[in-house]
Order: sequence, then C-alpha cells, then structure tokens
Amino acid sequence: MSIISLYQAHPCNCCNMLAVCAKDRQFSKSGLTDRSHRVFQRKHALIDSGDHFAGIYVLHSGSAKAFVTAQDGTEQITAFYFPGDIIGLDGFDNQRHVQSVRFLETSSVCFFSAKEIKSLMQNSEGALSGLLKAMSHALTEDNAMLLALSNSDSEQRVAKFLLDLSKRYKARGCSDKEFILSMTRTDIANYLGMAIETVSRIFTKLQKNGIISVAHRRLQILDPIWLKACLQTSLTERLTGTTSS
Amino acid sequence: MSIISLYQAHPCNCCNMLAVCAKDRQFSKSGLTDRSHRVFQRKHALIDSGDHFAGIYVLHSGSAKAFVTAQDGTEQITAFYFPGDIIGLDGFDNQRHVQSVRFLETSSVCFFSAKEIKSLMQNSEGALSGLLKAMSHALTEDNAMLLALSNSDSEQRVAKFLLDLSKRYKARGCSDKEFILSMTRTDIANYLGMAIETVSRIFTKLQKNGIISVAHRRLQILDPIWLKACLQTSLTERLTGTTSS
DNA sequence: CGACTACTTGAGCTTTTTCAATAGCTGTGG
DNA sequence: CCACAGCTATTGAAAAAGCTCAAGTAGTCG
Repeated sequence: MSIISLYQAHPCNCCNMLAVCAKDRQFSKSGLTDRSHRVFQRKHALIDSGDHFAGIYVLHSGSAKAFVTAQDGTEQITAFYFPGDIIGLDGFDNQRHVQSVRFLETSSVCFFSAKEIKSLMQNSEGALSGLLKAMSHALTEDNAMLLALSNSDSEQRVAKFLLDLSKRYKARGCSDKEFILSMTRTDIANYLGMAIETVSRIFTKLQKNGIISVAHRRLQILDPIWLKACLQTSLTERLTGTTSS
Repeated sequence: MSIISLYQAHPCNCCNMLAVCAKDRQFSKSGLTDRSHRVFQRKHALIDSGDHFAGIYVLHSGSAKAFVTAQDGTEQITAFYFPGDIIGLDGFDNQRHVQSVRFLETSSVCFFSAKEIKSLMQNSEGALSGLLKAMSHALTEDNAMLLALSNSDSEQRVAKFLLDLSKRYKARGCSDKEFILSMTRTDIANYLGMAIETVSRIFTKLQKNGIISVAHRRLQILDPIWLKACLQTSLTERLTGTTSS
C-alpha cells in the first residue's frame, strides 16, 4: 500500500516520502531499519546489469538514469527517475536486473526487499493492484517512447522530452516552467536516439525562436504553447522563413 | 499458476494451451466456460485503445499486433504476439487499455478476467511471481527494442527482427529457418521505425547476398551466421565490394 | 591555474526518406 | 475463367535529415 500510494502521488516533498518509509519500517519490524534508506553520490551505481534482484527501490530525492547495454558495449538510456519513481521493476523476470541504474546527482533511495513486496502483495489488495499499475504504467511509458522515437524527427523528440520533464516536475510540486536538467546533453542525446550535436543545435534553435531559454543546466520554458506545437509540426514548417538573428 | 507456466514455456502446440485453459476452467467454475475461448478473423480488433480493462488474454493460436496511436492518428506498432503470449498487460494502469490489438490472421484467445487474476494472485504465490515476471519481461523486451531503434541502422534492425521471429518460432516448436511472415511489410516498417521501401530494399539486399530467401510472405533464413553478423557490422562493410549479380 | 569534461558550432558526407512509377497478388463479379 | 479494383510490394532517382569529423569555447574540479 505504501509503495504504491507514493508512486501515484509522485510526491517530491520529503515529508510524504518519509511517512511512507516510516510506515514501511513499522510493517516489517525485522532488521532493515538501517538498510531501508541509502544515500548515493553522483555517478554512483544503484544497480549494475546482471545484479541479483534483491528488491525494488523508491527514489527519495535526487535523480537517476537507467540504461541497458548491448553486446558491443553501447549503452541506451531507457528512463530517467525522479523522486517517487520506482526503480528495479525489471528484476522480477529471471531474478536478475537487465538495466543498470546510476545517479545523476546526490540522491537517496528507500529499499523494499522481495520478501517485503511479496507479503505486502498477498496481504493487501491495494498494494497488489498498485504494483501491477506501476509496472503497467512503465510499459505504457516505454511504448510512448517507442512511438516518439520512430515517428518523430529530432525536434519533436526534444520538445517531447522537455514537456515530459516539465510535467513530471509539476507533478512533484516544482515549477514546470523553470528547472535544472540533471542529465548531460550526452544523456539526453542517448535517450532520444540522436547525436549530441543535434540536441545542442535544437536547443539553440528553440532558444533563438524564444520558445525556451537554456543556459548550462538551467532550462526555462518561455512559450509552452509553441513548445507543444513542436510535437505536431516542425518549427521551420510553421515559421515561413524567420531565423531572426 | 496456469497463465504463467504457459507464458514461460511459450508453447505452440495446442495441447499445452488447452490443458492450461481447462485448468483455468476448473479453477473458477463460474460461468465463463464459453467466454474463455474466442476466435477472431484477420484484421479484427481484440482491444481498442481506451477500452475498459476487463482482463488479460493469452493468445492461443494465430498472431496479433499491438499498437499505440498518437494525437495526429499515426500508429506505432509496439509488439507482435504469438501463441502463448499474454495480451493486455497495459490495462492495469488506469483500468483502461492504451494499446490497440488487431489480429494478423485467424486466431483464438483465452480470456482471464481481472477478478480471476486477482484471486489467482492472492491464492498462489507462483501465479503472482509469474505475472510479475511476465510484466517484467515485457518491460525488458521494450527496452531491448528501444536500444535497437536508436543504436542500429536499418539493416541491423531488420536482421534483429528476423532473428527475433526465428527465436520465437523455435521456442514454439516450429522451424526457425523457414516461416511465414504473418505481418505485412508496412507493419514491419512501422514496427522498426523506417520507411516500407527501406524494408523492401534490405530484404532484397539480404537475398542477393544469399543470407535469406524471401518470396511474398514466406521467409527462409539460409545463413543464420551471417544474419547474426549483421547485428554487429553492416553488410557492405563486411563484404569488401561484392554485389554479384 | 591547468587539465578535464561538457557544450557549441560549422561543413561535408551518409543514410534514409520521399516521390513516383511499376508490378504482383487477391478477391469479386460478370 | 477472365477482367478489374484495391491492396501490397519492389525499384529508381532526388531530396532531406541527421551524423561524423573537426575545431573552438566555456565551465568545473583538483
């Protein structure tokens, strides 16, 4: 029940999260009071591909990325996580993790062991349907991403990416107009399936047209309407020759 | 338990499937004996996007495709299903389906209502972990697809697609060297995120190089080794100028 | 302060798409 | 049994989108 209500609310404020984790500690009074919360630094690994599946994590603060690795070593980022997101759902299959997870900044997570999950699921109908929902939701996200990747050009992908971030920040009570990109351009490019130079160029283009303002990691969405319009048509199509200096 | 063992085994033969569905009928002797199996014709819909989530289906025979639809009406195929595959897992989130599902040929499915699933999950630990596995597996598949879409060129994608099909047919006891493509070129192109002409050109190219033989819907993999090699390097790179007539 | 990493920008090149034309297959009806 | 319509697939040529390479700038960390 705890894991799930948390997932649905996408809470950012620590109070919610702590309440949840506190509830969890009450639930299984065994010995994981100290293990249930862990803090990690930027670039550190939460999960490595191939790791044994011990349980799932709820991101408490900070942010993280998940990626899969091909035989030739190339990596593909499959998700970015923000507070309240559940990490490690890919481990139920085969009891091993397929994805690796690294933090993008100093972050903390709350751990739920497989045993805890199992008993939660069997004792609480809400928890069960909640977990199924969470996984189902992750599937939907992936599908949306697949759709975006194969049916959109670079500009549309970047626009979609920014709007997604905006939505997620808003859901967490943060500003949806101005936020810090916790991932590098390289991460963004990888996630969106394009070259880093292309990301850079599109940022520049959007900025020149007054749709966003981007300086280093700080991003502002100046014109959400136009940004949303980018999802449909390409900028150059809509502006019939603008490119003002 | 029944749904799951079936998923893991990926059985193609009807006996296995029927046994499973029979087991299921025993389990809930209510009134769904007649509703549990349904037959559909080619192009008919099993699920439309937005449909209320009633339960999940196990494909019994035939094949199907799932796709999501963007605001502008463009569709993106997200999965192909073969006997034994579970359909409809995206519905747990929001109690509505995001994906639509259409059959590629005359097919039959076995239905498990949400109620049945719930009681199965709470009474059988195996069933629970099995369902979680199935969903987790679907996530992994999606991630693999994401990886392929953004890190491979067209040739590698087509090669991967054919090898995947081959593997899935083999798992179902069918030949992994020769099979019928139940989907159109358009479907393949859509799934792989490329133009239909590109699919056609790559098929031609692979055939000219003696790697596959393709006539209409019948496909033969003549040289699996080379096809696998296509996943790594492009054909033209490996053949240092061949293009024999 | 220097090395390093992250980011931006330009130019040529490659891949893939788009457009257009053609051919083949399927099913229907005369 | 053939002809026709409609869908499916192949092929070529031109155009576009995005990638790679290369160089340079700007923050960041020790």
